[in-house]
Amino acid sequence: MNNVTIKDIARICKVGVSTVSRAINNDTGISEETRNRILETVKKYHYVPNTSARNLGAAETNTIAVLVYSVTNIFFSSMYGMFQTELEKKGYDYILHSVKDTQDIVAEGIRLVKEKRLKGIIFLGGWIDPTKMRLEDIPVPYVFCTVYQDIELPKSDSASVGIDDIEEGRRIVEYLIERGHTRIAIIGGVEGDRATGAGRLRGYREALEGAGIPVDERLIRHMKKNLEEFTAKNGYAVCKELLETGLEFTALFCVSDLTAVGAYRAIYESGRRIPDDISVVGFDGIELGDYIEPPITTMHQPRDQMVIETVRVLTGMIDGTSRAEQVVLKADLLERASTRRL
Amino acid sequence: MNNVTIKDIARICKVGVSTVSRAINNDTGISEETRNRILETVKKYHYVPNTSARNLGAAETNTIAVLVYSVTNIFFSSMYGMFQTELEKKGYDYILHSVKDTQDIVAEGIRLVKEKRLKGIIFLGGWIDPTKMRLEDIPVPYVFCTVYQDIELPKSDSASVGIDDIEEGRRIVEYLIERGHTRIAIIGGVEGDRATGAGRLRGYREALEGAGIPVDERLIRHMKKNLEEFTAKNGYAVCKELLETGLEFTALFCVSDLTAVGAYRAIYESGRRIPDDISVVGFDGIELGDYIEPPITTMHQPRDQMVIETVRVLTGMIDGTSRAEQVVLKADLLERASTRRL
DNA sequence: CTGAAAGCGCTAACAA
DNA sequence: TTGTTAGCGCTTTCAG
Repeated sequence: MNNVTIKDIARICKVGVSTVSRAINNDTGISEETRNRILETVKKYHYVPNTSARNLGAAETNTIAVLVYSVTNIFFSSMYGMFQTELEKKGYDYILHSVKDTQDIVAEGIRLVKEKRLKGIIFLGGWIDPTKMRLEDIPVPYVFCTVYQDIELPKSDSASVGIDDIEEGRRIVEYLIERGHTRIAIIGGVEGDRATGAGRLRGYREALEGAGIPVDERLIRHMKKNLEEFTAKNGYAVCKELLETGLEFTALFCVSDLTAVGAYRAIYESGRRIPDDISVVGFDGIELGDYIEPPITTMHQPRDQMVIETVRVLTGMIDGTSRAEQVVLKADLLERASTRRL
Repeated sequence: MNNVTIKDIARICKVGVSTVSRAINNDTGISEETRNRILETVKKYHYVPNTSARNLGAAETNTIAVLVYSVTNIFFSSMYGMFQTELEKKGYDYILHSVKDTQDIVAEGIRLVKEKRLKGIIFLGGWIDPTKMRLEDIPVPYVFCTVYQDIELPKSDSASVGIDDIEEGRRIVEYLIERGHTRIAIIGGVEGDRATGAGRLRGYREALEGAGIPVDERLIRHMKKNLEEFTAKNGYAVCKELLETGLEFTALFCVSDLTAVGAYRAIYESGRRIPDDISVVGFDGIELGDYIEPPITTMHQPRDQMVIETVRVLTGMIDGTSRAEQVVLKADLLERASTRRL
């Protein structure tokens, strides 16, 4: 394959390379006629500009990267397509880059910026410790999307889009309380976690305290560290343990829907029924939740809107038309069949 | 951020740029001492080589792209992490690129090769028509992973890794037949589909014919074209229609597990029970299948091994140590609780 | 073992 | 409206 370059096109059209460059970049200052002639030749010879050269030549690229902690997580992966669509709609190149749990996602972002000359970064998922991570060293605009920022820490003024995990966690537990439940168990994130799961757990505590119900620490369970977080497998293992303790409870709050799917199984295996014996609520609102038996009552995160907002905020910052915003979206309580009134 | 470049490092270390280049690339022909000195400076100044420049300077890059049709599909997304791990293990850069249904995935691949100077391509999912798509124009080694090649068409000699959809589809239907089922319905891919779903459907026909059971065309249903393929939503809609026809059947074969999840719901809503009234089998073997109620009997595709084989074949071709292979892996029949003996 | 210098393909002044 | 040319940061001969 002898790659066609801009020079070849220039030679063929008998023009200078810069003219070709103008033509393919939709630049001004070029006659319609020349442009069309060049564009035709481009098509005819299947010419595709080389991105590397472009990035090198230009002072900056047009690339935005989405850095995600767990590529595999169904909640995030359902957002990739939308990010691509939204970003391309605004004329940006898009890179999806996954970061391992062991890596510092911010450091990785900084590295990528240098490596690929990114114009902006979207951090998807995970947890940020603004005191440890060198946020101020990120040399381009960035937005945290569904990233939990520890409320115990000084709040960074970084741009972010997401829901209020505490608030929404509280709401769904209040929903259970309103239906007469007082013995409510929870499967939260891994122990010591200060991320998303922690926020929802905090909401759980607040709801109970607000209703004057004593918090029974034994009903607070954490996902296993040796299993992937937020998976059905993890939810199953934790719920099984919980059931085996023999502790009484009438409702269970799983901080993610997939976790709840695992909990369902453990509950069934123990011979109990949902919602007759135990009411279960989830969190996230993944499509699947409507199909399991029984369909699960959950807090639905407005994923589409999150993507749109994230892209809007980021591109605004890149264009300089807006400053870092903190967008907090509302989640929707989806009432389905996994809970009952006591 | 004043980006540190190779020149800066060279100047600081009082060496030539090529020496720095050798140091960071682990090239031979450089003293240990100089290398260490340079590497330290690199670390100290947070120097990160610019990929674009690297790609331009070098005759070729070290990048392999994974092109996937439906980024969102849970079956594929569960493989991303593994691809990244395997590819990085062998020293390759990794790009995940999603292709819209409307795009010609092969054409997109060719474009990417020119644009990013790829060293190889992995096509993940979808369907290839070797007569229409310009496979021979792909200028780098490539492997089809879980890509179905229409058996009605002249077989391309492209490298591929996957299971035999016909064979495995046949096996799981034979499993049902062995258990006394003769009225077996199927939810296949969309109508006119010649991809994965078509292969499994073919296996279904073969199994019935092999057992001398007449094929009742009314029991063959196709996923809706207006809904995303292989989703619970689609499976639900199709199964619901099927049940409403009033046709008798004792078993149902869903060509993907997620589809089966939707079918479960439709079956429950109709007041029937699984497997008492209807036995259900799925396909793919996603983790979730073990957690739904009842756990689904399914054909498990060896995803991990597929990834490993795909990377092995591709890198072999790139190194020139091996030629295009067609690797056909066996699926595992996972017997669970969604079927019963008649 | 090391350095100088010529590109890689493109963009973006600067001239014409 | 166009062409010329100097880089962008790196790799890679080719000499030393």
